[in-house]
Amino acid sequence: MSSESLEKGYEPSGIEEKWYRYWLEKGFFAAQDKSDQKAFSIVIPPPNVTGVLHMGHALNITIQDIMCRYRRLCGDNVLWMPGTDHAGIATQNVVEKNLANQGITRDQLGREKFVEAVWKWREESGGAIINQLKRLGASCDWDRERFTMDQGLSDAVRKVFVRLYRDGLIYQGQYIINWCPRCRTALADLEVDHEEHDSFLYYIRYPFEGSSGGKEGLVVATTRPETMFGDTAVAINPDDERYKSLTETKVRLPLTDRIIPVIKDGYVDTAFGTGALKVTPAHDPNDFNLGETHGLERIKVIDDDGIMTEQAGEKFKGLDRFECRKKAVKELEDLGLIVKTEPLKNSVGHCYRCKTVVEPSLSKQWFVKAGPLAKVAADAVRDGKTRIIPANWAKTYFDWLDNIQDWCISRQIWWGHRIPVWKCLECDQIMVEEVDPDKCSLCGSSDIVQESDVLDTWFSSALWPFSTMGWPEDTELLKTFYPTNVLVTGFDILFFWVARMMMMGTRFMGEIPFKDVYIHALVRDEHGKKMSKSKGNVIDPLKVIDEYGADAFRFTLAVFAAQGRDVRMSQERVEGYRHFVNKLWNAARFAMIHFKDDKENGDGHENASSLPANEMNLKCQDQDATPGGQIYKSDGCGGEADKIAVSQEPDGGINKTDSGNCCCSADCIASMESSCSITEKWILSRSCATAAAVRAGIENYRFNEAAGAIYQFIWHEFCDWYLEAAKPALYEKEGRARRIAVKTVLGKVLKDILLMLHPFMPFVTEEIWNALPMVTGSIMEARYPDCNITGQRFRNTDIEQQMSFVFDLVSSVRNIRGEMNIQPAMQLNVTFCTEDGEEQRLIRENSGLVKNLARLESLYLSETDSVPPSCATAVVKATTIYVSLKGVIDFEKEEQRLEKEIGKVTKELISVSKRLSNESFLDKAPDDVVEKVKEQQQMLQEKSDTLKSNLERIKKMKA
RNA sequence: GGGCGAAUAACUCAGUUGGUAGAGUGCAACCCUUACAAGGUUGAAGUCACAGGUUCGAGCCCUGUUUCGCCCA
Repeated sequence: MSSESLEKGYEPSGIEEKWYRYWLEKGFFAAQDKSDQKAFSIVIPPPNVTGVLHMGHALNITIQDIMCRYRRLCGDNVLWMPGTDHAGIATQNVVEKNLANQGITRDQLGREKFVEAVWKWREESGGAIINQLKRLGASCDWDRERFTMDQGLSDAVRKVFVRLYRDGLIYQGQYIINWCPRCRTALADLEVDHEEHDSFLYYIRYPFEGSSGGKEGLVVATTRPETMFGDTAVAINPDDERYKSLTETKVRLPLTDRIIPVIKDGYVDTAFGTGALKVTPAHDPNDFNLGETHGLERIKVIDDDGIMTEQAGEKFKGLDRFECRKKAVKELEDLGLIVKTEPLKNSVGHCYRCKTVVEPSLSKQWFVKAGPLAKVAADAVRDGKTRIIPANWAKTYFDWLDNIQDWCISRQIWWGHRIPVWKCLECDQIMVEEVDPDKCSLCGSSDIVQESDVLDTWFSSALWPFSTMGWPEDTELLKTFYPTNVLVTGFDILFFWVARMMMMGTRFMGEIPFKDVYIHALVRDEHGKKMSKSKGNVIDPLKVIDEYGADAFRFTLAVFAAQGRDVRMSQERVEGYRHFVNKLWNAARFAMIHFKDDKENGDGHENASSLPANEMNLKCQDQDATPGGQIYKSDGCGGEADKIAVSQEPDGGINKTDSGNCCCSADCIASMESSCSITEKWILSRSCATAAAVRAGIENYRFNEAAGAIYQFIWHEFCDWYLEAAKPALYEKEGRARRIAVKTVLGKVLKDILLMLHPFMPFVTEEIWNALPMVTGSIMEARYPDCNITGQRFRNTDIEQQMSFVFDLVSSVRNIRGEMNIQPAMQLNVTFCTEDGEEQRLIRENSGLVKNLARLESLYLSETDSVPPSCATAVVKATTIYVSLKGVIDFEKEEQRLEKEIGKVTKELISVSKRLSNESFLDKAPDDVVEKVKEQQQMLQEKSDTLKSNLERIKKMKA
């Protein structure tokens, strides 16, 4: 396949792989540790090593890639740091499951062998998601890929643990934590998902100590009767009227022989149940707190597997906790102690990894004292050191940090960073060390053991922005790229990860980890539902890429990534943007036909024309061997230096511009300005405006606006109007100078389009770029169209307004054609009447253009209102358009058309006039607004008058 | 229970200091016009959820209501 003749339809497969490989070979994604260029850095939110690419990743990666590619086009030294996290629980679960298939448990294997098995798994199938990110076109600096279990990152973890411990910010203690009986580990509060469940509220009578049956006692309400064996009190609110006269101080715990006290505490909610609360300090966090203040005993009745302990008594021990609930209720019913049962919706915690119902349980764990760290992290945002975008997420961030609970960081699993704490079995000395000790620091005994727990995965993820750059070493990379410019992530890990990175970054680097946090939307299905395997509404990004191409997919994500809104993804959307890719492709094909025309036409400048043709042939041949290989490396035409490569070319002194295949720089165009028509000036101006809009969109995280701007420009300005307008000149119907000028402008605008679009659609833009004869090298080496200094000189809003008048003339004629059902093949005769000198000039100068685009046989310009017979009419500004329809006019239809138009104008006119007759409007509204409305009124009035007189004329002719 | 957000054309969504509503898709009609039928031209279509308020003027600001979604407890 040669790029010389682009295929009729764009086929992404093959092309994407080709360019991705090429970029990697060329090292275009590599960051410089040290450079004079401006630095720009992002660390990737490390995907879970067990993960597979889903829509959330796709959006996240696409946004980051857009920013990184854009910054490279701006000439920045870009670091996009990739990697994965070791996902302790999830990974251990996966490997355990694999072992289970072979009939092996991890205990049979032993810790060391098991960890080896996990590493082996990670080598074989752990990095799958990394290759999937590459399919998207992610331009990460892959040579720097990191993993949270790497040596360097593990060193960082250990150092941080030891320092926090010595600073008194890490401690070990007996507290209620969330226990997953299936994973057999503690979980942090955040790792518990709460779900509404239909359950029952059981009202159970606890008889008074001295009572002999009957109805005496306190009735407690609970959703968890199985925990009653661990009750060590019943609590009531001292202000509760119902219990004001209560004299009993003890109750008998049913199904046991225990007597427990009645305590009073303002914590008890009088509105819930009966106002009497059973207190189970070992199995409920709030009860635990009550137990602390009242010095209650803690009795654990559910073990680490979710099975009832001996404490539950002979009848119940060994039962599963839910079985026990049923049995206990049955027994209580038999004893007549269940007063009533009512249905209740309550929120039940589940393990976020395996969905098992979490058991709040008393346990000895390691915690991070989060308060002091959280304050600094919150202040960094309050002080504006870090911006959260969109800003409303800052509130959520503050709410969490300001009410933060201590963070349980120990996990009873084997896969992860083992806690660097040792205990001497001789003297009980505790050692917390960066380097493994071999003997007790106190008594010198070598009988020491290391803590068996590992750290929460998020503990290591929290260090990601600096641990990946080499911390604790003081590396060049850190100096150049820390703090990073922006963190891009979904709000679902705002607490898990963002807040914790802020805590650790400020603590250990003394500086925030990122200047901006951009929180993007969640991707949902087309009906707004969260995608999940169980719902079966998951769309696989890889299948989407296979079917529509990565470019179309990425563009779709960008278009729908409006701030603060969820993205609803559906295949049809992607299909729509595949059409857009194809549109661009065909526009480029069209341009290519004209760029290479010289060779085939042999237009009398053999020497001149043979060079670019040869150049292209060489490039194309070469491309088959190594994609985008470069024969000529001329800096002049690379992009940034908008310079003409004239005298540098060894082509016998013949100016490349003469051939028509110059480098299409801004200077080239300036040199042939006299041959440019208003249409060329217009498209150059619009191209400038679009480049600025795309730049602003990307820099302000308004990716949908950037994508929208370029879509609109390419399709509806460049393709719909400019290419159509340029055709006569390109086919040399307006002379040679015109053809060369138009070709040059076409080349310049196409180049700029590719550059603006490249961050969104890297593959197709590179493919087209390499087919262009006027550039060398990769599009990744070029510079973004300069829209602030030299490039901006093409911006001309006067020209834009003039052109919009001309286009309106064309549209009006087309409208008449459409509404009157006149065949496209029929050539029309049109007269434009206007007394406005400027409008006359524009019509005169663009008569060829209008004739061509509106398909006119003849075009007349009349300075006075001379009405041709039998015609349909339209009004644009001060110009009346008469479309002669001698013999074919349908008076009825024309009458209806004019009436409809008059109706529209009248409606507007009424609203405008109403405002102008309102004195307080004239009085209080700003002058420029009033002036604008007045102008509007005048314009509408004139239009209305003209339309009405035309309607009268038609009515007369009809009669 | 606390917090956040959404409600705009048939559908999905834009709408950045308040100036009188836009796009894509879909729909209808016509057209294979020398890049593209994955296309072109034209057209129809909205009480901006509801009720108040501020203002000369509200899709936008304020208050309340309804419906839906999410987060936290």
